[in-house]
Amino acid sequence: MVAGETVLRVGEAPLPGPPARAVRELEEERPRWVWADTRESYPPLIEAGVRVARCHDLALTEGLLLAYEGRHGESRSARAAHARSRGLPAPDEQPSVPGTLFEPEPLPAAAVAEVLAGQLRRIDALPDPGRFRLLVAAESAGALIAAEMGHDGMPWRRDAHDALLTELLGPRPVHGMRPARLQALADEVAAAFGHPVNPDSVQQLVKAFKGAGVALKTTRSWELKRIDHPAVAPLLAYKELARLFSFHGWAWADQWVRGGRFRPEYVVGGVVSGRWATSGGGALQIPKVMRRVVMADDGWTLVVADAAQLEPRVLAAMAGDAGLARAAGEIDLYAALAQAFGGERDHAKIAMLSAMYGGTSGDAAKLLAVMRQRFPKAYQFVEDAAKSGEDGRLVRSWLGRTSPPPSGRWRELVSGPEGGRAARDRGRFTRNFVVQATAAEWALALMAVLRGLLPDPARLVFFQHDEVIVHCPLGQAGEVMAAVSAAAAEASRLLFGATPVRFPMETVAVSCYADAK
DNA sequence: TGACCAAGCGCC
DNA sequence: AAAGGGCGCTTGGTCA
Repeated sequence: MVAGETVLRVGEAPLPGPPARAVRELEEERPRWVWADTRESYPPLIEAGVRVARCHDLALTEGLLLAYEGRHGESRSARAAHARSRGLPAPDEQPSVPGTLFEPEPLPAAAVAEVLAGQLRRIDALPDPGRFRLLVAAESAGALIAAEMGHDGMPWRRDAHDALLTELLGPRPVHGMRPARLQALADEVAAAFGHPVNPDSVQQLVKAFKGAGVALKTTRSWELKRIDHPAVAPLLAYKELARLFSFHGWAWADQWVRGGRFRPEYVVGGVVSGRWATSGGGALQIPKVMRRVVMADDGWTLVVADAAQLEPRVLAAMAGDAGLARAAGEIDLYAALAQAFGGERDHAKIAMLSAMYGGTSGDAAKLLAVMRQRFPKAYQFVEDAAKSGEDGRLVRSWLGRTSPPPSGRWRELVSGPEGGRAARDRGRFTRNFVVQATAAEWALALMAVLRGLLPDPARLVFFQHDEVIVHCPLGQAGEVMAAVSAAAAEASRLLFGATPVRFPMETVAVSCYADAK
């Protein structure tokens, strides 16, 4: 990894100063660029028409290393200090870590080289440096992809979006007003109670239902559905549409859609498990009904690819459970498991999900007993992760991403009268962490490989945990679909080497995202 | 007035 | 579809 490193003098010149021409020339040697923060250094290059193949993101790597060393909070506080120094909002007010990466002034090349050397030394000292290097490479590739997707954007038809909103809500209202359909539903709710009630106010709703002789603890929709009262039906319809209006309505589009593209801000490693988050635009929570406004450009297509049953396959590969791995060699893993569960595919699915998530309800206990007997290594793998969490220890993903340590508050709680509850909660978290974090690593590796295989001008335009969308000319659809398949195979090889577990992708080329499912 | 929390629900 | 873990985002409501 050290060979062929190229250290860029980060941020030496004021923006738009990164020497795009120099980067373009050096890129022919395919170096691994080293910089403090991809989010600062890469967008100006993209803007200048330059894309790089590989990088080492010092900030992301530092976060991974600190977490591994049990200093999870310090990367957050260091990031906060860094953010403040740039005049950005700081996520928390932890005391900052002096020295190292996040100086308010740009790092000179010598400092970049020094920080890099220190990180590489720390990685070399790990029990499995090869895996951690893969994690660092994948995380850094993710940073490149996130910046590029933020620039390229996902096709988003504003005319179709407006038509959909108008169909569901009525025409766009003037600022501060409810759309006609929402107002009509609010009026129906009020009429059902016989007096005005703000359907957005939990307090008012609980009070109104109480006045009507209905005792409610919450106004969650599943609880409302069990109630027989004329206000329920319009209220449920109101809640659903109000959410569309305020979360993904016209104002949202004004802010996030420009030039026919939706450009969210992805946050690589924004979730402790390594999943991505967004810091705006809500890209990871777009309602399914909105998928019909995501349409390929004329003459282009959307290749939508989804990893099928990713998490149980990851568990099978990690645990080295021969029986589960054999089932995970099939396209429908749960169907392959059904035989072990009395021929019931659904029972197999509940057993697997309960094992990975710590479920206890319904038939879970009985089905888990079957799993323990038939797939002992897979069962033990997640049980061990749960036990580690309950004991306050750290757990790690396959490549070494590490869970945060328990808080001081948790340690107090766990030795108190309600300690069992706190311990079990953390056990569920760590049980899920090892699977979810490794699934996130696999997905990251898939994207990194896929990015390198895509023919120009095909572009990755969307990523959501285990699903990617590529926007490409119609004539490239076949090549892109083959690239997805090859990338999945390569991601599996990179993480797990020779394994009987398969990681099939469900891939389709469509002109509209809504047609993908 | 702004900061902050809780509720609720969208996605995986 | 359920079950669970993980998030982001908006609103109403409280408090300084």
